[in-house]
Amino acid sequence: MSTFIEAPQPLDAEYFRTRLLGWFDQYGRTHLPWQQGRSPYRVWVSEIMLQQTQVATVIGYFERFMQRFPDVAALAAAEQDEVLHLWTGLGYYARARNLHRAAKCVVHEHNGAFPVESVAALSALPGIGRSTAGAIIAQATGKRAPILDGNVKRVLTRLHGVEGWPGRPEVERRLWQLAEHYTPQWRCADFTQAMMDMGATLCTRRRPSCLLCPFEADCVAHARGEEQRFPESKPKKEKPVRKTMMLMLRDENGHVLLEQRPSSGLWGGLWGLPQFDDGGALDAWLAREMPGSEVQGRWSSFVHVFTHFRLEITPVQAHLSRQGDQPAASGWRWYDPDQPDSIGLAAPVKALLESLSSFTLL
DNA sequence: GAACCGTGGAT
DNA sequence: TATCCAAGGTT
Repeated sequence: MSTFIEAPQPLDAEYFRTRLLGWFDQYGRTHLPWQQGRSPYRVWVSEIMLQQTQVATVIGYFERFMQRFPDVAALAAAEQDEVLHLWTGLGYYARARNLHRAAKCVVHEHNGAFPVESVAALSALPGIGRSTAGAIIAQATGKRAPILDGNVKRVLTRLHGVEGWPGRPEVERRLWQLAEHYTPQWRCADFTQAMMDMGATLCTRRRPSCLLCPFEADCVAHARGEEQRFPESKPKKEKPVRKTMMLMLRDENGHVLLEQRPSSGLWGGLWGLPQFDDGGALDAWLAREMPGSEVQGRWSSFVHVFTHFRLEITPVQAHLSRQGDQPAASGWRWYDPDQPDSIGLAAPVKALLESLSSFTLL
């Protein structure tokens, strides 16, 4: 079935820009770390970190990242493992892997210069889509480029009363159309920043500050008293439950065996506890790879909720009397719980290892 | 299209 | 406490 989508009537573009920039000059954010010493590199890294991630969370990661990788050459020359280590806790680790790949591409295919001439050229780099490309161009060069992130979607859907979940292609198409309509030739960096600032500080998801909004008199949602209805939320779906065991294999020093995870998929490229989906596989693996190991017991299971599924994790504790340094193969490491930040660990794994340490002290 | 990919904050 | 969701992109 097809749902009728109300065609929004745009405001006069010049009117909109003037009022928005007037608001920005008084209330806009100008002291964010990536707004200082602006460069395509700094803007790029910030935009990737900010994907689906709040500003307050990003700031610390951004500072540490810039300290370690001041320019694209430094990033391109790094090992992926170190890039992922700096990304630990931010989530969506494909962003870090793509960032690293893109840095190498800029250095080796673009002679070290970011292809900021066009959205198409930027979008060809891994991890950069249409909106992020627009944001980088606008913020780093000031040239005209529309963006359509969550903030802009919220502002535009409310202002025009755009019905339907913005993830639907026809709705998204309409929103891009509106973004194109309003985006100016001049002061484009300020304009795009102003749209995001409006969405982040005034036109918030809940309890928007309509009385302070320069478009209070123009907003369709506000006129109807239906601000909270826009944008429409994504249709809900049941989350499947996956069950797994995580092996905590310790040697005589209390060190824990870690395995480097596959380079794609959940926590791709990070270090984690060896996972087994059934007990038979666990027993067979221990007998084959870790002769002399002894299973000591299971901890109580806990559930970790992800965006698309629930993961029921059963920690299994085992002990190994080590002879030599096995396993010596790459992709395996012994982790010292007394050096917790020496390696990139996913949050639930890190929490598990921390609880292991406190358990031992008792 | 729809599934996949994380974490922490807000309510 | 459980749920929603935030400066999205890739497969």
